[in-house]
Amino acid sequence: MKKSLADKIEEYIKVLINNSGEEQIIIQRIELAETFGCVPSQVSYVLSTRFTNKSGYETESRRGGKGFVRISKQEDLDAGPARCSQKDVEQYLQVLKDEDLIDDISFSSFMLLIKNSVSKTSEDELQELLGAFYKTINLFVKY
Amino acid sequence: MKKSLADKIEEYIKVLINNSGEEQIIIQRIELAETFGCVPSQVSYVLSTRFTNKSGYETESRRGGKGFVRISKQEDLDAGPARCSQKDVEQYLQVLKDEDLIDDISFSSFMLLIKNSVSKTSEDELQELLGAFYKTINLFVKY
DNA sequence: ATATAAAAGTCAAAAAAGGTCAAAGGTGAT
DNA sequence: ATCACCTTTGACCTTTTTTGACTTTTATAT
Repeated sequence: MKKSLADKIEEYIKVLINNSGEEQIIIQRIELAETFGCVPSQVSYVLSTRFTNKSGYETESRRGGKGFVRISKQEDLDAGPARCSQKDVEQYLQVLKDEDLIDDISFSSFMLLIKNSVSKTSEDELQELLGAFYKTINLFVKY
Repeated sequence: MKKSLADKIEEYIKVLINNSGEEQIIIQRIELAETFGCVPSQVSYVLSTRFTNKSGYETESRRGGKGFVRISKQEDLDAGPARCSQKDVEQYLQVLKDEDLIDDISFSSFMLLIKNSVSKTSEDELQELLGAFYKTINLFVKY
C-alpha cells in the first residue's frame, strides 16, 4: 500500500511519542506542516482522524503566539479486576503497605480517595470505580 | 512546549514566590519588564491572565513613585475545592506536571483515575468526587 | 500648594498561532 | 465508468500573545 501524506505524518507523530519516553508530546502545527511541506490543516486532519479518543489519544491545544498541540496517549490499565468491593481494594492496599510495596503517602492518599468516593457514588457504579482504583494503585507499587 | 514570553514571566514570578518562603512577593512592573526586555503592559497581561483570583492569586498595586505590585497566593486554595469540574482537575494536574511538581507516574495515574471515574459516576455526584481527587493530588505535590 | 516625574493601568491594534469547513482531487471496489 | 470514501488544499474564523499609545495615580521637590 502506498502511504499517503496523512499516514506518514501519523507515523512520525507516533515515533515522536515513543522516543519521548513519556506518553505525551507537544508539537507546533505549523512546524510539523513545514516539515512535511503541507498546509497546517493537513496536520489537523491527521489529528482528528488518527489521534482520536476512540483510538486512545487525546489532544489539547493553545492558539496564538507560541501556540502548541499536546498529544497524549491514554495508557491502558491491565492488572487488577474490572470491578471489586470496597473491602477488596482496601485490603489490597493494606497488604501492599504491610509488605512495604507502597509508600506511606500513597497508602493514605488512596485510602482517603476510596473513602471519599464511596460515600459519593451510586451503589451501582461504585464497584467499577473501585476496580479502577485497584488498577491505578498497582501503578504505584514499588519493585 | 515552546514557552511564550508570558509563560516565562509566569514561571519566573512563581519561582520568586516559592523562593521567598512566603506566600507573597512584591515586584516593580517596570523592573520585571526590563528583566525580560519587554513592555510593562506585558507584565500586566501576565498578571491578569495567570494570577487571577480563580487561579488562587490576588494582586494589589500602587502607582507613582515607589510604585509596586504585590502578588499573593491564597493559602486557602492549597486544600483544594470541595467541588470542581473534570476540566479543572485535569488542568490542575497538567500544571503540576508542567511545573515539575509531580512525578510522571503520579501524573498519569491520577489522570487515569479521573478519566476512569468520570464515566462511572452519576453526574450529580461527580463534582464532589473530583474535588476529593483534587485534594488528594495535592498530597503528592513535591516541594 | 503645585509641578514634575515616576510608576502602574487600560485598551485597542497587530501578530502569531491553531480550528473549521467545504471544495477539489485521488483511489479502490463493483 | 461510477460510486463511495478518504485526502489534500485553501479561504476564513477564533483565540492568545505582544506592543504601544494614552491615562491615572502617587511621591517628592520646589
